[in-house]
Amino acid sequence: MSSPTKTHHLDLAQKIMDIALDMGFQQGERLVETNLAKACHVSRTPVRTALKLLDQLGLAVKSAEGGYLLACDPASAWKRVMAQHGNAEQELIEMILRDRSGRRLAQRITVSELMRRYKVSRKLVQKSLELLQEQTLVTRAAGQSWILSPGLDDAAVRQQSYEYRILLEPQAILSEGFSLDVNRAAMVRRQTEALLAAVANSIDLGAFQKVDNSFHDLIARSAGNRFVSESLLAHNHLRRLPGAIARMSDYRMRTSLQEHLKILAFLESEQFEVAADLMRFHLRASSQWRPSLANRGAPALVRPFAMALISEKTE
Amino acid sequence: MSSPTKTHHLDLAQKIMDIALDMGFQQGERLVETNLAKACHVSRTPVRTALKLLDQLGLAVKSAEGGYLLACDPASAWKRVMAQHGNAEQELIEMILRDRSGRRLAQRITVSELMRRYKVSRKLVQKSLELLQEQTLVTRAAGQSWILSPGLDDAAVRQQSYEYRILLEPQAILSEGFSLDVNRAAMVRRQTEALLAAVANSIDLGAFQKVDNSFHDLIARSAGNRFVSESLLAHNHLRRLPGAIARMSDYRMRTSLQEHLKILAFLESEQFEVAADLMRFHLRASSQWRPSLANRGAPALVRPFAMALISEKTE
DNA sequence: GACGGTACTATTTACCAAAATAAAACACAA
DNA sequence: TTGTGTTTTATTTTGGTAAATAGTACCGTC
Repeated sequence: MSSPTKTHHLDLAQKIMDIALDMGFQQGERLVETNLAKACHVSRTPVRTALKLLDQLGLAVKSAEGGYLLACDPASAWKRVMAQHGNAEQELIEMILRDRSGRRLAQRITVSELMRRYKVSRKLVQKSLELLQEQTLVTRAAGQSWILSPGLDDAAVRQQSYEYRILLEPQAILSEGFSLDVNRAAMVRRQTEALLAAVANSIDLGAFQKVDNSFHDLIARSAGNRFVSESLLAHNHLRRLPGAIARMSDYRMRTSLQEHLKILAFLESEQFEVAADLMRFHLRASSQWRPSLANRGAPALVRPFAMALISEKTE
Repeated sequence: MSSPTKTHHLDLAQKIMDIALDMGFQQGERLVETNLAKACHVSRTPVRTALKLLDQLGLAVKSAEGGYLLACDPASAWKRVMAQHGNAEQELIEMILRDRSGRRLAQRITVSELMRRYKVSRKLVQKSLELLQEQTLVTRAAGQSWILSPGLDDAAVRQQSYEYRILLEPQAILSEGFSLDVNRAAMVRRQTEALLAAVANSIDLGAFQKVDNSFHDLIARSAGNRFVSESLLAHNHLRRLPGAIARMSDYRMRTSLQEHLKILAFLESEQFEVAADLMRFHLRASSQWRPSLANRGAPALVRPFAMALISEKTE
């Protein structure tokens, strides 16, 4: 429907829906141009076109008194839209990262190489590389080459990642000025509980990755120290990529999610030291879990402790 | 002399001189195109033009048998050149950052605003912003605005910076796989000693900042954990900016440099735990030093300990 | 005064040819 | 074989214009 050049507006539309979600808008609520413009730090003009776009997509309707009203449940609606209008850059990025983690791409790549490989325009490749650059997943080297930074797709690197997080995450909780965003926390709790409840038998790794990530994101955002917070957020970003999380037994995923809930509970009751300790334990346990050990139980020192901690609340 | 479009080649020339320095080339040594190309991950063509440029600058001469020879001491020569050919982007970046830390620029800026303010071309502004973006000092926001990320120019933020470093730097030393680059360490030691020795009375803050930075860079690079290393390097980058370091008494600067030397010594003799402890102490002491206290002595708990630690070696 | 509608200006992006730069291939000498 | 000189081809950057997008001001209504 929308011409391919209007990709830009989609971003803003996305942002508007995010805001609607954050503010807990209901269907039929008024989408006030001025406020949205202020919230997105843009002028009214782009907000206006984004609203028009949302109208076309059926997510907003023109009100009789002028302006637009929200025409859908903001939580669910956006996914459908993105499925249709999945943007090309994101797709290319995913292909690149997947091919890299599968070692089908070298670390050093060039624009033309990518153009040929994926049969896409130079412009698209450039845009995608710029996006990757913003996330520091790629850096420009001399000459015509770009360098893909190593991901978390190797066991040794993943181990380093855990060690790094063990250093920072518990400290984030203990940092002066730590403050939990209660709304976000509630949302994470809901997601986690939903995942635990919904599937009786086995949890999808992708779904687990998403929920796990939003939990650790919550912790990072809540940290009182700006630099701790930024580092953790950046690192967490890496863990969102394909291949960043190792195959895991269903049992470990469940245990892990239960640990998240437990930590959240401690945080909400402001027992920060306990929460930090449990976080340290949680990360250590996750780092020591090996797929090969899945049928032999967790390492001796870890399992019983984990059981004790978790069962206290969940049984 | 060189046309303004050739800025690019200067970078490569710089890199070549760096390599010459790293490899310990002497005056008159042959600069082999093929090797330089390989070392810089670039084809021979740009190496060739860079060599031509070095020739024009008098840093290399054409050999009778073809090719170029190094015509100067690589360590000293480059500085003079950069003084003359200081590149425009770097200058603009410095102006921007200076004006930001002096609150003469808002956090949210636009390209055109910068063009007008500094009377420079759009292209130059864009290039500079791209560079700043690489260093994550600026991020692109919606609409036409860019956001300057907050620097270390505020006392509270600086305090957070210290806390962050106290978390990571000692651990970097203790991380498995920590390995000190001895050449680099020797260079840092030389610089430090030179600074301590050269100026009898007062140390220039800029010079101190540089040496301090290369010390902490050394530590970061040596860390065994990739993520610790990267985080610290990125953070250190911030500390290189104007205004990142607080005004400091000459006494504290000297003490600080002596602590660096002490830590280096422990590292070289592989006493990592001691080195890590001293590092923690060093950072804590630096963080607690306040200009306002300069004439009243350091906080009670810190000063005597510092004296004891340092005097052991230097007296 | 808050909000939406409209018109107008400012700024950025897309596009395409020309110029600059980089890569690769080949020839030749030591 | 190693390294330079030279040529050819590939790729990226630049410059200028039209199109798209964003910002601002003003107006009318509730």
